[in-house]
Amino acid sequence: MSDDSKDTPSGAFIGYETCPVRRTLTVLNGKWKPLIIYELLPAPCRFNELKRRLPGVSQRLLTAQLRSLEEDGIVDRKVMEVVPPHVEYSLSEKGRSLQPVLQAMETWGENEVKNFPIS
Amino acid sequence: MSDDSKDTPSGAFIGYETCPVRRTLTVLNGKWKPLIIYELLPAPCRFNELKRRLPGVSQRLLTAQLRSLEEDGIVDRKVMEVVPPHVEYSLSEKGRSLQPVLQAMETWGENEVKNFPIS
DNA sequence: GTATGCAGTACCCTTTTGTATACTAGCTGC
DNA sequence: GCAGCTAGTATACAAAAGGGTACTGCATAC
Repeated sequence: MSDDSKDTPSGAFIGYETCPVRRTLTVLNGKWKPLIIYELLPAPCRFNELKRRLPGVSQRLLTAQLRSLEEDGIVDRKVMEVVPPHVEYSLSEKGRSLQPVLQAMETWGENEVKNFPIS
Repeated sequence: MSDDSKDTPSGAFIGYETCPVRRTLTVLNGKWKPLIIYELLPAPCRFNELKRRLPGVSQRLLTAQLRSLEEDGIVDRKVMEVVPPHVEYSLSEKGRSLQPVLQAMETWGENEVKNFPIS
């Protein structure tokens, strides 16, 4: 790797600079990222609260994906220097602009859950 | 794996049976799946043509993700028993119903590419 | 003194993805 | 006959992403 000045970021697709869908997928690439954004849409949330709302996610992964979303400018992280620690995650404007994508996923899923329930 | 009658499908989320977004993500979970669906939206496509349109994907992965999409009823696979082999992939009705999701991704990405070009 | 909550980090292991190559089957060219 | 073509499949192996759990430091609660 690092053969040239600008290498493909981790998880990015070849041609993601110009293909709109690839560009979006590069940002959403991560098992929990869309769900994190979905949970943050209504209101900001603290780390452990987010963890509780996303059953199945581990601390390690949640931390990693939040950091990645922060790097991409989707999520804002506000640390209050108190004890016990208080860290609040919220969507940036860029993050909120992903709402239509999550909305479309929600709508499709609702239809599936309605028409083809599993349990 | 396969310890019980019905295990969580590969890539599925806990609670995906009822959470709409998880349900959608379970189907779209796979680095290339949304792009495959995106490419198949306008018209059916053969394997190697699909591979050419998705620079960066390997045969192995493309095969695997197509099989998975087929299992989920998103993609139809039509084999013509001729030599050389001719296999055509197309979206099922269920697959086409994902268009709004891909459309939202495309729209968001277009805005990003326009406002924050990389190269 | 022990238990709990917060917001993580460190360690190790499994699954998924990426890369490369060899193989199928019949056809064309030499 | 042998090489190369199409449109894949199968296999092996390495790298990246995901997952489980223990642990930290400080504070309050019992």
